[in-house]
Amino acid sequence: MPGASLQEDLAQLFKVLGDHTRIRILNALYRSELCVCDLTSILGMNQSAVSHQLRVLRDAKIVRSKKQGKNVLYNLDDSHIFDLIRIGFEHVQEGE
Amino acid sequence: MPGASLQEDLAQLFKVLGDHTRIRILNALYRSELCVCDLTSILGMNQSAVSHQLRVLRDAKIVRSKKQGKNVLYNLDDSHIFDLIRIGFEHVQEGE
DNA sequence: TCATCATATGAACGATTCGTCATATGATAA
DNA sequence: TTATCATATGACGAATCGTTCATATGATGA
Repeated sequence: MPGASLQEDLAQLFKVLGDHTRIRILNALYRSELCVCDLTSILGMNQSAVSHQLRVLRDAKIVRSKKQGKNVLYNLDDSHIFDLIRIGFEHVQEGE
Repeated sequence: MPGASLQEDLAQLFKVLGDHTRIRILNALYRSELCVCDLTSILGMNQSAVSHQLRVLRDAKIVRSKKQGKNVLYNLDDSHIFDLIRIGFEHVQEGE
């Protein structure tokens, strides 16, 4: 039985994954590293809204960021995140 | 690029996974099939609260249920759900 | 230095969500 | 049938969440 705080962490991880805007961000990052301005135009959203969500994703260790000149580049954090997204998609697809 | 509605479905799947009570339920079901009364005592919660969350999990096709006499038995829906829980735990554990 | 571009952050509003209480449904046993 | 046990559901209140607006930070180039 995993400890109670691990279970809380797991719930928190999924909670952060459980938002349409954040899934769209992760889906874009699934393909390639992108900066905030790329994501802003891909999503067609407010820059502020995108930054807010990126902060949530960073805090949850779902994405990593690194500076490059004026820009900040974002990536999925590790292979677990790729796996969660892929398996999640498989599940919702087969439900159709 | 997965369709917009698939992305919405995926966000919804994770959203339902992203709650402490529901993770505790899923964690218990990861080990074995259980009825509502088992879950109620394992979680130490209101029967009503447990039933409400089981309904959310059922609607999201994360668990399956079957009647057995007076009881209703619950299981994780399929192997994807087992995988998501296992990989999620791996991710939060390695973050420690 | 100053102007500009890219990103981050704080406050606030509207919407959603979880647990509780009360009650309903449905099955078994007497 | 009636009593009882197991489960489900509706309504409500407190808390949480996502977006927007306004503004701040921080780096580049002139």
